[in-house]
Amino acid sequence: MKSISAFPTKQEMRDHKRREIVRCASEKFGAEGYENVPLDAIAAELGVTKAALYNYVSSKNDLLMQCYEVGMDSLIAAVEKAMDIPDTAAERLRNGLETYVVTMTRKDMQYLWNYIRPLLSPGDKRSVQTSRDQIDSLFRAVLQNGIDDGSLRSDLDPKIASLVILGAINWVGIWFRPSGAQKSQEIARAVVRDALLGYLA
Amino acid sequence: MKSISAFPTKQEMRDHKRREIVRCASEKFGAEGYENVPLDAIAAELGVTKAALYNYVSSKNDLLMQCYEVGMDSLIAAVEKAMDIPDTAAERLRNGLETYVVTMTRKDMQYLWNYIRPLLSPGDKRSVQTSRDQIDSLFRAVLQNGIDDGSLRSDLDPKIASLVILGAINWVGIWFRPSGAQKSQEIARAVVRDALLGYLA
DNA sequence: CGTCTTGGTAACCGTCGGTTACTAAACTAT
DNA sequence: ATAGTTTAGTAACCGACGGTTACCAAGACG
Repeated sequence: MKSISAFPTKQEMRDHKRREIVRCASEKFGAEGYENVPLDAIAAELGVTKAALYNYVSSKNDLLMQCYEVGMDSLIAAVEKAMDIPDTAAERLRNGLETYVVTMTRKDMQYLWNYIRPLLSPGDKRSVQTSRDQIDSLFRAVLQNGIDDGSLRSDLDPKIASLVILGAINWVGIWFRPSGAQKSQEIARAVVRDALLGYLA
Repeated sequence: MKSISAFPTKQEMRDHKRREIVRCASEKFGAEGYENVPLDAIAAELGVTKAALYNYVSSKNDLLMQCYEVGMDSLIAAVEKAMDIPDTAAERLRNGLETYVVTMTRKDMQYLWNYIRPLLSPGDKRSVQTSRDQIDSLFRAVLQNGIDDGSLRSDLDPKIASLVILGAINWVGIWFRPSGAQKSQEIARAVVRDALLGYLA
């Protein structure tokens, strides 16, 4: 067993604190919105002063980016796992998309797509775009598999198709409110079914 | 001819000034982003002080909302006009959706979906939701027409279908950059074609 | 034991949304 | 005409918040 908790090194402490800041910020941003969470609030919750945060993040925007990256990484991991099943590409795609929707409708993920894009400084766009491209190419690859194995229409344009499909399911993440009558799993199934309707062979 | 310009009444002057503020703000928000446009900048461009603006809008957020409403009204009008053609419901829907995409990819409309949703205070949600519902029910009605006149599949769920279709085409407005190689008209056609693919009879 | 690094605090600054006290012009009633 | 009132605007200010700076206390280390 790694002796992290027993004898944490300096570096491990630093990393742990940084992650703790990101986790706390993530929670508060998701619950109250980026604009409405002063750094003082995050600092207070962690029992330090605002200035202390600047030892770990370079700006409030940077903190938001770190939240984004953590969220996206877990999203990508979840989708990859969901698509790692032995079945047709169409089925793997369906499974990945449903997981995508369910994950994105989780409360702690809601703010990602909603809050981040508008607040990007030009420099940040690259890293955000990277995560997005990762997701995009993930799905696009499976689309291509589907064309190859015959489970999807052979005449579809993977570029347009991924745009349309991702649009449809991202929309759920944007407007879905957990208060609604339907569970996110049911909505995911229904939406993904419709989104794929025109592409199945 | 109405004598508006000749002898503008008090009320007409007020209205005109308010519209002028909204137009100017809309332009600057679209070009530089809501966050990066201080009220002083808008006031300066209009040759008044910031405090003067507060005779016409109740807050910066309120100003944003007014921009939103003006934009949405013109969007709705454009879509309604595009769907007012003698053809099958499916064709009318296709035409309305293409107009929707083309309009939303116009530079002065880009910021609407991008900036507004994240900045909503709970009270604003209602008015935004109203505009959205208007668009939504517009399309949903035509979807129903399509089921009735046989140009769309009879087994589709209008609620889910409108969610999926609107998601797909709103996504274009979010990520489309005019710098790209393709013209928005071509993208609109391709995306709408794919978005409707699974619903045509 | 002096010295240096690290992680933190208190106090401050500049920007910006929003408010207040006041003024000058314009409309209204006698 | 003139006194009272409403309107549209200004200048000056406030408070919140992101970000910075000067300083300090507590180990790490030779």
